Amino acid sequence: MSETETRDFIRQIIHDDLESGKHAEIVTRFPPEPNGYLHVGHVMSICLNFGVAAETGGRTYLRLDDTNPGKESKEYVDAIKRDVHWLGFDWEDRLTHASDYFGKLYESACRLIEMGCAYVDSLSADEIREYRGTLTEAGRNSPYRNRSVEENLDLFRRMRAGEFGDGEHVLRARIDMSSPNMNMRDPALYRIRHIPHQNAGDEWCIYPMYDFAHGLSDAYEHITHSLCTLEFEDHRPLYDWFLDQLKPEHRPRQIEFSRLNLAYAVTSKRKLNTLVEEGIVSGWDDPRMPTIAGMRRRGYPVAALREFVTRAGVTKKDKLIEMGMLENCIRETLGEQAERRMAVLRPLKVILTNYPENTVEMMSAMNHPARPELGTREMPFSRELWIEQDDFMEEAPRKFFRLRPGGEVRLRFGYIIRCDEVVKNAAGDVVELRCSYDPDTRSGTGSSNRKVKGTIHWVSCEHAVDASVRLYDRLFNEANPNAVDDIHSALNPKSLEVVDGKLEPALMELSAGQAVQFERLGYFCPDEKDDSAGARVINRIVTLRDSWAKLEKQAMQQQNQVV
RNA sequence: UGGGGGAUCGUCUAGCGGUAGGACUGCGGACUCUGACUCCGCCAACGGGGGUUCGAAUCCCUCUCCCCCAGCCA
Repeated sequence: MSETETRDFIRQIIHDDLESGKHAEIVTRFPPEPNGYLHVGHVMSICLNFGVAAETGGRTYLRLDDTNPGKESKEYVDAIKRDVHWLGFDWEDRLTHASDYFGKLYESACRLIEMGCAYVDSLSADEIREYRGTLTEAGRNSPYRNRSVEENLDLFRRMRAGEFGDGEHVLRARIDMSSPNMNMRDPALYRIRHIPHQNAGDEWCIYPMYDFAHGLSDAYEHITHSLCTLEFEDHRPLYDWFLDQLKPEHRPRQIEFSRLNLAYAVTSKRKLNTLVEEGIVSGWDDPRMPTIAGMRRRGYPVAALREFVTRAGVTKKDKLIEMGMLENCIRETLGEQAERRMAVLRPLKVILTNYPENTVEMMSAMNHPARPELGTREMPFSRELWIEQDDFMEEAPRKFFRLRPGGEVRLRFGYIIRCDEVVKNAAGDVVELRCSYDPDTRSGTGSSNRKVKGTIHWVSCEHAVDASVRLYDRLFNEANPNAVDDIHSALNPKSLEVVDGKLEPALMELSAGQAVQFERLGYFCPDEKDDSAGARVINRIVTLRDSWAKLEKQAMQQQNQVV
């Protein structure tokens, strides 16, 4: 009964179109405008467009929708190509630009004029806005609406020839100024822009609008299903209008689905831009950014991202997905893939008073608890060690089973130790622990069966590798920062914390982007830009789930309620 | 107030006239040389009101709420 496979509504449509013979092959396109970096929302669109085609043996175009020069650049084009590739998709020879079709588009516009379906308007932008009317009032016809075909053709040719300045004229479709759909009130088709184009260079000084270029580009590429987000829903009548008038050989169908919004993250291009321009983040690829470049640098695995958008699903309902969903996908893939290592982020020194000086033992540590085939590594153990400050509490609650004065704890892959003495500085801070180890409890030896409740991680002081470790948290405190006018008020001031950590020597070998689990802490990888052999710079990808932290938090809240 | 869409556990999502299911989260427990992982269990939803029907999340009517549209942006 549960065997019936379930498809989202778009895959259902595509399945039906294939089954009915309406299409023999599915052709889709991913059409970003190269005016910014791709973000988590685009991951959804990329996976959908490339996914449905791949699943049905079809093809997908990567089309740069570059109809508005001045906002677009080569930098963004390159970033888009890099990001789509990184996600694991291949457009082969199907990299196109809307600008590749400027010639055909121009001819189509002329045909529209000849058919009496388009005219050159000489109203100013402000006047056009006034004439358009409002949501509840019909618009008025422009005084230029009834120019003759000859005059329109002449004017349009002269627009193209560069005889007019920016804004002097615009080519408009002649549809219906009283349409309840604002998009049908004689939308602009072409505007004059005397600026060079990132792909077409100086060839043009008039540029087509999205609505005119998009559907026709789809037709030229024989796109069968043109998938876009919900806000284009009421552009569909216009999309279809152009196809109805110009009757291209292939007729694409536009289908809309809802955007993917991630809680506590912005995907508005304008807001992303603000973050970059004001230096709130270090760039488009700052590891806190929800851009694909940022997530890649942060260390999010591709498989996790793809799984995430699959779980999010394809529907028409507005979504605001919890971070936890993404984090779960990341932990799931990394938990299986990432080798384990040890690192101390906030070091506290431990001296084993009964351990011989100038002695080093090599402890064998498993690289993955569930995958013995990944082998082991040797960890040097000596008299002076770093442990995590959090793993010691002078006055510990009953449930705390790490180290406390007089208490015992196991050092992972090492010995059981007892805390004998707490050393403090003048300010009263704990600066050192003097402990004794139990020689009979060495990990893996026959006599090591004695159990203690807690196990903590450690690094030998003498052998430790210094590292600057970047701990990231959400960029915003507001669940939906997209909806906030001033993002500054929504920023999380603690989105980045940098600590000086101590790494086990094996971490010397880590290569850029290679993710490992620091046991009991989380998943980490070297920063692809700032890390170097001489100075380790490590990003925290995501923490481990931490039920102790949760308990602590609850206890804290209860305490606050009592007080 | 015009037009276009959308409402199912806290969050995603399945359902297509026949027992409202899954994932994430949350809660409880088992296990543990990672308070991780894994395993077990639990909480939790059809926006409201009418109808049709033996039977409605599903069909009809109605109300409510949410999102999008007044760029020479995409």
